[in-house]
Amino acid sequence: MRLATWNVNSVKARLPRLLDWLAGTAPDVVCLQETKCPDGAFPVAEVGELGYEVASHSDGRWNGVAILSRVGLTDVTVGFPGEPGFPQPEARAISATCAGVRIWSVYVPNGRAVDDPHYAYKLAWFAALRDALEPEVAAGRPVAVCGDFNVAPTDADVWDPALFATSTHVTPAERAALAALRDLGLSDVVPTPMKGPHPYTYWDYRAGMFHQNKGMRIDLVYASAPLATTVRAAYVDREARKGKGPSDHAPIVVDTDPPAVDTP
DNA sequence: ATGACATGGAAACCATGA
Repeated sequence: MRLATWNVNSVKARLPRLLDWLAGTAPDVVCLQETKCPDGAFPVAEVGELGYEVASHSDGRWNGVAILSRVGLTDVTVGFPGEPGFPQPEARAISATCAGVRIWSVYVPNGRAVDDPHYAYKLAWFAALRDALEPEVAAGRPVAVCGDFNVAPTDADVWDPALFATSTHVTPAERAALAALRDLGLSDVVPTPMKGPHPYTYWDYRAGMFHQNKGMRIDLVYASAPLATTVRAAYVDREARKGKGPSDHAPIVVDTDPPAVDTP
């Protein structure tokens, strides 16, 4: 199975690039974030022509997550039990079963600033996600939690840790939230950077940050043991961040061989 | 660097992003 995750920063604005990328990369399952796509406006027909089914969860103007699959897409769940809101739950999580793997596409709240209510929301959201994942992982299922986690796991995942010393994305509490997910039995599938030493997945649009490779690794793939043990390769597709009109995030592509499932 | 871009919806600016 070729599994990918990509914060596209508007599926509508990115559609030509998304379609080219799907055709060239040929992933079996794709988790998208920040689709920013109103309900009913997802380009289902366009990706359908490439053989993908779609499950999407929309918010209107902000957020938005989706799963594309060409290997089956069943048992779709939007959000999760106990999901916190701001104040109402937002379109930040969707899960489905694809070829026997439980796939999650998540867009973790940004947090904005450490003293902002949005930061407490972020931590609460992480805690509720952990509780929702616990039974699936404990049951020994192949699970992949993919998306924009809005946390850099280590200082090596930030181009200049000193600049972020008082910011979100690097605080001990946010990193502890990631650790709590790993403690369930999820492994961080660290991708190959393809260029430079750091597998960054996000570069600010401004000030030539991508050109200077001043980025962050905040998009992650967390895999349960039955899946993680079969990972053959993973990479950051930084080519997709180049050129005119890119997202500010690059996709992560993971090649894995999940356990075979009995087909009914 | 309290900036820089980019997006969508509303309105010819603003909230949001990280």
